[in-house]
Amino acid sequence: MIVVKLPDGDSMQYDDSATPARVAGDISSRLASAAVAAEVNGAAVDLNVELPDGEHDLRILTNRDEQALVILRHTTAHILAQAVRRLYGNAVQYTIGPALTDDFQYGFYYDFDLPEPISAEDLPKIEAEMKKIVGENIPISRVELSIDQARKRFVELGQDYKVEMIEDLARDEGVSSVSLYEQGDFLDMCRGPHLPATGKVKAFKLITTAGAYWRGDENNKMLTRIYGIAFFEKKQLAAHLERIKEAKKRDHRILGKQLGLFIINDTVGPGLPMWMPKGTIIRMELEGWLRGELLKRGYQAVITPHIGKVDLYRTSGHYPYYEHGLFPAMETDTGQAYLLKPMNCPHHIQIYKAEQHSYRDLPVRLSEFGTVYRMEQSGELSGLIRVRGFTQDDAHIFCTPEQLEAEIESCVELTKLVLETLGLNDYRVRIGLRDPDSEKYVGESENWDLAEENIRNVVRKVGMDYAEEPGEAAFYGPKIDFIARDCIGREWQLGTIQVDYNLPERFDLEYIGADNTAHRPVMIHRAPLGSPERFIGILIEHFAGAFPLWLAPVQVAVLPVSDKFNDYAAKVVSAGRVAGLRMESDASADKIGAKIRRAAMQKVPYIFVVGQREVETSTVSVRKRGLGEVGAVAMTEALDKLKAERDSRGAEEAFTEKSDQ
RNA sequence: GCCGACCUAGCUCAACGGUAGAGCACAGCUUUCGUAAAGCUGAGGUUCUGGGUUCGAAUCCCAGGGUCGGCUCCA
Repeated sequence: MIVVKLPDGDSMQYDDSATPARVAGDISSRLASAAVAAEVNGAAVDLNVELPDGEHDLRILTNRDEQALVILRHTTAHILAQAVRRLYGNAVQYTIGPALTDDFQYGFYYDFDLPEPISAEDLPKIEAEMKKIVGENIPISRVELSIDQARKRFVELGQDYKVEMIEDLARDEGVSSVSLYEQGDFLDMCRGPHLPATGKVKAFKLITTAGAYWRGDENNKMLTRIYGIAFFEKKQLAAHLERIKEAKKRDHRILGKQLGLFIINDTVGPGLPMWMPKGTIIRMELEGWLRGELLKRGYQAVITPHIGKVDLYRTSGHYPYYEHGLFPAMETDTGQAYLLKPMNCPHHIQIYKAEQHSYRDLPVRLSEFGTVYRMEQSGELSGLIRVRGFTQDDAHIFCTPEQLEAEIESCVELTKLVLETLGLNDYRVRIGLRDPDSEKYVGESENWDLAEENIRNVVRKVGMDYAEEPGEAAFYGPKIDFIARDCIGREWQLGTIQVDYNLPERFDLEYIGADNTAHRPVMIHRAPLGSPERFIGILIEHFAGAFPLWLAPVQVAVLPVSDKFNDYAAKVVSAGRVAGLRMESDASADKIGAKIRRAAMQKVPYIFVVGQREVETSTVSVRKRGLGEVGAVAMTEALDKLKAERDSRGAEEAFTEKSDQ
């Protein structure tokens, strides 16, 4: 006897046999046709799985369920593999093809080892074959086979990667059987569940091809990955594609060019951004604000050179471990070798070491906007977000072990202040721990345990959501990272707080304690922005180029209606500049509509239109970005209101009412 | 670094084996204008670089550089 309990509390009984599909049909024919899969006792299963005797909680999944979308995409990935197999023959090796749940652009992929290279041009052909498979409405059935039987099937099919996976499953996880899914002429090993037939797939698109190493290991063969997306309805697919198109308009590389913020060119070199006047304003505003916040928190500014002797980095441990990530050493004619600095810490450590420190002096907090250089792999570079020369809003805190947690907490507070002030609320917090199996970390295990404990204590106290990730630590210590997404959903580390017991050891740092003996300080490396370059890259996308008043390169565009009012416009501009506002007038021969359009496209927050009326009344006609025409306001009043908005750094806004004209 | 695509005027793009072109931007002139594009004229090119194939190459082939999407990496 099979008893099925439904989410609404009802239950149904079956004497002979029951599948979720049958249950759905018994409830209503509409549910039966909308059914995608089922959840039995909390686990997703196929619709046509036979329910064993006993009582079961059962929920029919329809296209409204989040899990159902994953199943749909997974099935679409199988259809992709089947299509590729049909088109490119038996020599095609299909490897893995998962659904993606939290990817911004893609919904699934499948990795192939193909007899001939393919590119995006081949995708329409593959899509057409997939549509054929959907049209055939092939039933999808699950079979459970022993390891030996499954292995035999895939050996017969010549699927070496599947055979390897089966052997690994048997060896590493001790499984005795695996589930296979069959749809017509295609067989795959898969946990499932899947849709009951290929005809259920209605709206999908292949998006791009890419290379991907087998099992993510660069020593392995590179496979061909095909990315795609699938939805239950064509409308959702169209909306998704439109959303991606819109998101790409925010791309900081495109906006950076349109708004004249920065350039990266081949003449200076890849990954070496140059800030144009307008971008420099944004950077200086951010840095100036941060300097003020550091002063409030007892930091001291220092300045250090961009290079240092190789031996400095031997002591720190950067060299030779990270030699591949450094620009090559520069030899001088005296036989000394220098490196462009990949980090500021060894220099700051020298400043700490230059003087003797009492426990009474600690914490010592040394800060510097220090530019560092790292030889990132060519394929990694990406606008301002991944570069070879970049600045860190760096500081190193030298403190006693007792002071450590309070200092970490203060760094967390500052980082959160930075993100909140800029409205960057869509970030996650990651605690990067060492990977116990890796050799790349320096220092004693006890120190690592201690540092990891300090970090956990602080995040628990602060009450942040966070995820621990082994293998994400710096080589000298564990860290708290604040991670944001770019316009196409890629994650990037911004602020970072790193606890380090190891470099003080390596550099033999000391302070004199109350007991009049030498003690070892602990170090914190921290950067609330991470790097102004990357941070501004993310900010450009966050604001879609429409910066808040305090950061906007041009805060007000003063637009004379015609040449006759150029003098008055110039007067307004100079009054604004006296008030410390960044104002520019447009004395071109264009009509007012064209001037407004130009200023609007540059995302200037405020436009002052001036003509005969304004000259006569000493006013400006205010137009606000995103709002439109506000109306005539006395010039001095307009400037005062703007100053208040600027000084509030986004907390307050001037001119919130649109004029009724 | 690896896989694939791409690289043409300052920018965005067209021409796809037969005289390199458009729009925007820029310069000059005309217009003096009221809330998202006035008109005319002009200037602007080593078609990424180097080799090759061809009567002829922006276009086809090879090598290098760069960019983009992934993968790997990211102190």
